[in-house]
Amino acid sequence: MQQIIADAVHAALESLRASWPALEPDRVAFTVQPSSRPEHGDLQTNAAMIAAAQLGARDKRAVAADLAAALTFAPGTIARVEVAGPGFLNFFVDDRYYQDLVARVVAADDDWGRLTLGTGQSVNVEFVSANPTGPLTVGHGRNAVLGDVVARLHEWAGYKVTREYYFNNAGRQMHLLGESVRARYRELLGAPLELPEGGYQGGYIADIAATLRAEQGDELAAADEAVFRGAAERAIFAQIEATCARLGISFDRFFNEQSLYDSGAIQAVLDQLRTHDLAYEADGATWLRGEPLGLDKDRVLVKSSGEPTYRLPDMAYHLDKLGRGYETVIDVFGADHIDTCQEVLAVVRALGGDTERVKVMLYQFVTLTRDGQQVKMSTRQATYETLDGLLDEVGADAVRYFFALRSPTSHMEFDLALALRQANDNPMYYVQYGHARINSILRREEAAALAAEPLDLALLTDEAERALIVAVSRLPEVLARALAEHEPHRLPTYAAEVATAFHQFYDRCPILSAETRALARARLELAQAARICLRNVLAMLGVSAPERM
RNA sequence: GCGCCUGUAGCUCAGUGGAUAGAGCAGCGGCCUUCUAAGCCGAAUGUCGCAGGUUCGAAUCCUGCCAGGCGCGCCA
Repeated sequence: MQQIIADAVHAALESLRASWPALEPDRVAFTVQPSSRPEHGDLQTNAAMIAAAQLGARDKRAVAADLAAALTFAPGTIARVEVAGPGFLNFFVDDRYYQDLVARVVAADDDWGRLTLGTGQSVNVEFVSANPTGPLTVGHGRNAVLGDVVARLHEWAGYKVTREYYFNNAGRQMHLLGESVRARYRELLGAPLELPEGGYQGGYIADIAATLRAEQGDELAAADEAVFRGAAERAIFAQIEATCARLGISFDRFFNEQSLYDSGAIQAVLDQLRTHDLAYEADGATWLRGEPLGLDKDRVLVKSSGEPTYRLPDMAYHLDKLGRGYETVIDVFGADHIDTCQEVLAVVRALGGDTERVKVMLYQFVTLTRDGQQVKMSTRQATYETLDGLLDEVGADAVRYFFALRSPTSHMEFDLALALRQANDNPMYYVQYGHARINSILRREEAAALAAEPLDLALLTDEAERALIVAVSRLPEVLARALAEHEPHRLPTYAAEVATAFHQFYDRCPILSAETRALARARLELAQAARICLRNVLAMLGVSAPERM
């Protein structure tokens, strides 16, 4: 409906060009929004006020009246248009449009909400991408959920989606990991504990060492760090994948940074940077020239040890992804990557990469609290909270719903003590309960009998019935906006809106025991549409839609 | 010091330059002989961090300031 009105307004503006020469219809950036109050109709637009400003017209209401007169709608869509307030146009949608929509939703079923705007296009979503140095933390949880929900939203919009995980199993941190495990292993053999400087202290290190001891006995007493590193990597990656699986997440591709060295891609980037005079040698290292790229300072690309910093592979990786032909490449990054991400994209752009296709989804950190006290998260000290632990406490549905619930830019708080009590507090239950309530009606024998009777949706005239249909009708536009803005939280917010409309309808409009059989039949169909809508929203979020609670 | 993010009801947070700023939770008052009360209805709750500016109109845009988070490494 939003689109129908927007198209009509565009057409009306075009038709008014003759009488208003100063008007540039394409530059009238108007919005069509749901009205905030019932007396303002179903939807409203500010188009006349924007146009009036462009025309320099003093009387905005007069412009609005002219625009309203120029609007044309197909029969059975808009019942009437009113000029109101400072120059709004309020649209009152024809009841028939909404009544018919119930049938459309039921017919669409699993496909209600699906869009076609991504048909024929592919998108790559890179997320989680934690190096295998330890179990996933609560912080990774937000990344995982945001990435997977964005991937799901793209699938619902018709895109072909690749879920990708980028990791590095080489370098200093992995070396430290190997040494940490070796130290624990030797401790098990009776040697004094000699953890390396800055080594990993989490309990999982000792667990890996204990497993090695159990499997191989004392044979590794003199083994090289690399042996322990390899074992640790395998164990930790298996755990990371298992944790993701618990969240309903799997990846299509694991991209190893090492492959960029093997293929020569990293050397190629370095060569090109030198060719463009964007790299120079100093102090035994290779530096990136910041100024021509709009960066505040120069950065090291290759350390004096000859080893590249993380930047170079990151640049090669983005060029690789862009070269694979995706229409859109999405990165899900925590707030700590903001600056480096700018550097990488600046270089990619300078080397001819089309960074317009790269969308960076930045999210702020999660503050963990327990019993009112803030919990600090660090992988190297053993003070983090694992995502597995959180899943044990509240379950996958709650983890997904909670992380998807807040805007990525919010510095959200996750209180573990609250999460434990969350059976009563979590807004997810409100939505799931709505779904379960509908199913309990549809399960009844009377419902099956009723469903066979003739359907007359024109009987749906109650305020609560109409409000529920309006809510259900909005799914496609909510999805479109969540996609455009990369804001998954719009879906839980919307789900609550639909659930509220349903609960109000349920309370006010008896279904099976309606005044007449015909009305009962019509309401049953509406309940069916509401069920489909809630189930599909929950599917977009990857949260279960229980039939009983 | 510089960059990015945030500041909205007691708490956690929505809010596309638009009309009287919303939800959940907590608290207060009602509603179960009737399809699931994990629900509904009602009342109450606000210096939209502060101060300027732009605009017909600002929680929203601009500037400055205050507070918190993150970053500014030859770590990733």
